[in-house]
Amino acid sequence: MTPDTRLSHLVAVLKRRRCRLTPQRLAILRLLAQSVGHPSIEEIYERLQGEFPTMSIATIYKTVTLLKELGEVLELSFPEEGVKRYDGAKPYPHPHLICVRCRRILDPEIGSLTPLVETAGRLTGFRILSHRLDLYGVCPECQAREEGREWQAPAPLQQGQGGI
Amino acid sequence: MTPDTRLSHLVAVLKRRRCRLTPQRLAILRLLAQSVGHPSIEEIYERLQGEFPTMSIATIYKTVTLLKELGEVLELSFPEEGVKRYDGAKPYPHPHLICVRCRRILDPEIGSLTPLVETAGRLTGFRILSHRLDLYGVCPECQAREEGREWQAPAPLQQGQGGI
DNA sequence: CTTCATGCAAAACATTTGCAGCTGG
DNA sequence: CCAGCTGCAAATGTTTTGCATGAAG
Repeated sequence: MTPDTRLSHLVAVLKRRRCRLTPQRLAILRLLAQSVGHPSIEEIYERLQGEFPTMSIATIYKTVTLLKELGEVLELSFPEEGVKRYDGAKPYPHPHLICVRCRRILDPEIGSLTPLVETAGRLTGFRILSHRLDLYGVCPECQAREEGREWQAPAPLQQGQGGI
Repeated sequence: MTPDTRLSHLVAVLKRRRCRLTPQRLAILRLLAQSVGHPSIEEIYERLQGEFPTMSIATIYKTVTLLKELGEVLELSFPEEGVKRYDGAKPYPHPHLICVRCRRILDPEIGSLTPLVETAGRLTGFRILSHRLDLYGVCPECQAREEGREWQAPAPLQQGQGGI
């Protein structure tokens, strides 16, 4: 699903709920529909400063909370940095890969967790509703950078984002 | 590993580091060595009010932070309740099963995540260091309670903790 | 026009920090 | 003794809330 399609969907959802589409809201939706880097409230605020210099951070909190309640945004808390990050592109549970050095967040294409989750449900009698899997590590770029310090001649940076 | 063994280990770790074993600290260690229900700071504070009515909550924060830095306590943030919970019994990454109704936390005995984690590492080039898997659902007891509301005659509560 | 969103400021909240005094070893 | 811990209070940083103004529909 492209960011544009996703944006249209978010707009449609708000319209159906008879929520107002103010310019501020639309801009927030646009950022969340892409969710590049899984932005925090603060980051959304900063990225929109140019377009809306007077916008209050409370407005962003309120819009994000609204979308969260509608199930259209995934909230990811990162206590290490004391912030919550948001994914409006894929609002359903999916694994995240977090670089502990540069704090980049990737969506790795690993197999479904469904079998694992079903097993856990059977064993414990729980009715499983949701899940969260975070993998913490060092991304290829940061690994190269660290090796560079020790060895002086680092391996060339890999292209792309390290995904396949 | 029994709670007593775990407590001895924690005491030994602090001694090795030449940290002082005050009565307050020992009491905190005792609670964390069991970590029944994965207590929050506030819960540790309340449970120790009887024994140490004048103890400051800052003392608990400081001791828990110390143990966290020594790798002897696992910190689990739960933004939904706005608290962090602690596991001093199993300070290494392991899956958690959280009841969204009664907030109980269990350690399900599901298979290792290692293959999954290794796959993700290979596919993305990340050096994986750690992970966190939380499964959210409704525990057997809360399921029975909910059915009871609709049907009037609930199935008998299951014994044990729902685990196997 | 009416309702709802905005923006500001104050409040709420968990957590951290500074520091004087106490105490474990 | 005296380094390091305790307890209190103040500070911090994020998130929430109340309310008057303003704009969407």
